[in-house]
Amino acid sequence: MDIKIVDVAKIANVSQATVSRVLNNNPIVKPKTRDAVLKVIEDLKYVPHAAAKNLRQQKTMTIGVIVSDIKVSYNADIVKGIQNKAYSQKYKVVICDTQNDMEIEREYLRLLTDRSVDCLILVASLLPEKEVLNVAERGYMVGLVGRSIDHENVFSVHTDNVKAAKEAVEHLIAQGHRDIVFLSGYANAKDSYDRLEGYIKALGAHGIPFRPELVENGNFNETGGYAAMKRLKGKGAVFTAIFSANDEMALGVYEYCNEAGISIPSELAIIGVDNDRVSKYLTPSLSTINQPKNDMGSLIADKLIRSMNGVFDLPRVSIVESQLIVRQSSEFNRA
Amino acid sequence: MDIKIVDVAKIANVSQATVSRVLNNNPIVKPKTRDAVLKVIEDLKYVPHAAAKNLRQQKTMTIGVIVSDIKVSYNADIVKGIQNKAYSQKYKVVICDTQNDMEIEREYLRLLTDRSVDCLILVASLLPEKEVLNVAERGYMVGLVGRSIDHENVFSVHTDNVKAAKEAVEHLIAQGHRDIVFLSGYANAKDSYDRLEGYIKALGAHGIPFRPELVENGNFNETGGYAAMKRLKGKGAVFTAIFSANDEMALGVYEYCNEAGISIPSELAIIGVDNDRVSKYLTPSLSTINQPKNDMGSLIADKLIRSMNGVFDLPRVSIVESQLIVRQSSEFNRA
DNA sequence: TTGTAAGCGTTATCAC
DNA sequence: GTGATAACGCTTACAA
Repeated sequence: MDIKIVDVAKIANVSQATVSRVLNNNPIVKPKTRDAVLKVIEDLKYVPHAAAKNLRQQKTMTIGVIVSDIKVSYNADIVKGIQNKAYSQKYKVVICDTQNDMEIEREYLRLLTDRSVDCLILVASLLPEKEVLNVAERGYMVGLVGRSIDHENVFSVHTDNVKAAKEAVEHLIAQGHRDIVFLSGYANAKDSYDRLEGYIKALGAHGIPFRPELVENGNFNETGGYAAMKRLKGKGAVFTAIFSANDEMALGVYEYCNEAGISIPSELAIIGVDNDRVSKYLTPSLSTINQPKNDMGSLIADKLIRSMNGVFDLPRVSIVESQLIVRQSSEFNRA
Repeated sequence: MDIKIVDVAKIANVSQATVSRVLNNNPIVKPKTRDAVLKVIEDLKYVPHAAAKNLRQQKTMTIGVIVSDIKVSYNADIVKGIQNKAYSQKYKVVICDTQNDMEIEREYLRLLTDRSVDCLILVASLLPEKEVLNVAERGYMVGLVGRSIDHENVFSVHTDNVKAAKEAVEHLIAQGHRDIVFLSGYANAKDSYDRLEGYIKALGAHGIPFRPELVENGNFNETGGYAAMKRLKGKGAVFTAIFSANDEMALGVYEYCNEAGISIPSELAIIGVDNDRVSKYLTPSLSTINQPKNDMGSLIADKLIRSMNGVFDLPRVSIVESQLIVRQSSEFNRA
């Protein structure tokens, strides 16, 4: 510790400049001096001081990631994708977990915009568009996963939620279902809203009238799914299938059915979204919609890195393909 | 962007020093000037430059966390505990996911020891003791979760794996089992080894001879558990229960049993370790040993932060209590 | 109570 | 090819 470039320079009998050149692989330095310097660096276990370097170069080679909940496997996969790409390009990653609290998200955003990161990625962000734009306006490149905002400094990647939802609901319809519940997430979540749209489109395409009483909110979490189920039954709703806007809520439905003695899929079919890690381990295994999470993470990181390095013709928005995974929970043909 | 302390100073008609004092809540500055400066800071949306501050103060208020796999819910919970404590103390957290690759772990360790973090936490580290000591020797405070090393700069937190394993195996014995398999993790993992010791102790305490042929390695992962099961059956081993050194391997056992038509728990009882998120959703639900993961994370972060702030009488090693969770997979009394 | 100026450890621009 | 030195933006003695 505490050994710096000047120490190396002295011992190696060269100037600081030369040591710096060696450190940065500047080909101009003579192989012989280079080796000598490297030897001293090795001996002294010298490591350049990050802050000094950052200050001088006005960059940190760090990407800040703000994520709603790293425990949700969907988010974890995206973060992994980001990390893989980042590390392969010599970038570090700072992760902030907001625990689904918008106030905390706001605080982290403030914390990270002190130039301690070169750019930002928001995964499943809850922040109002205005605040995100604010950051972009201040000069930060921002990456968005799962939503999109139009600004020259903002990139985004998401799937076509309308299309995916439509496909899922049509799968249920193909199994003979006509009374299908839609379990929605947060009211202000764009993806939940899009999935609702897909649901409605699927019904329409098959001449099934949309019945608002079959839409319930489950807040994207397990207890919310359970409660929604309870409300549905409480008001005497009749239905044979559920399209849940994510897998978490489906867990609550499973629990309810377990307690109420409702058999899945013979009495109630269900399909979720996200392909959460647990879904394939459930009994019956849960049908779901998979998104290429890793690719999405690595794609957004790649765009940001490229754009920071002067590439300017990148598309602002990327829409990737999701994929329906049919498992046991929706495999029961009523026809 | 690009607005700095001198700009604020000029507009507020004070010196840089005064602005700095305001920023750092130095009570010596007169309330009136303070307010004036704050106003300008607000107007200009000035944010101090992290690297400059870090360089000057020789610290970054950042904790580096190196974790074997953030997707494993055990690790994610620990990281959450670290983050909560860290953020409450104004520290940031950098997370590096090594994907269980020792080479990558080594690389991240190198990457983080450029003073871009103030201290380091290794979660489920695979690195040889020597390399960890190396870092501690260079002056870094190191926190270890799940293992421990003796050095004045190293703190650690883990559970008493021997005791917990013994308790789990005794639970199986109490259900009437005598032919109990032990599924081990990596050969060099201290916790796996300790769990083996607890297993042996439990057998001994109940007069059951230890039979090496009932110990199989499953490498701490799902496919390893499946393969181990296959090997056991292949060599004609007879057993009625399994103690798996983690829940992941138990998943592989479930899969094998499912294919082979072996009923859990009536034909084969099983108990794991970690209380992975999926374990309670399995059918039958998996008995396991829970560790206070959040607390462990926050405890280790707390120790490091305290010790960096000059507290010196902290215990180097903390052992926390784990807890047996009996679920369906081990609830079948053979007696 | 406020201002002046040195210094944190690099890198980059000049000379040589 | 190499060396001297200014500059990055902040904090903190020390002066005033």
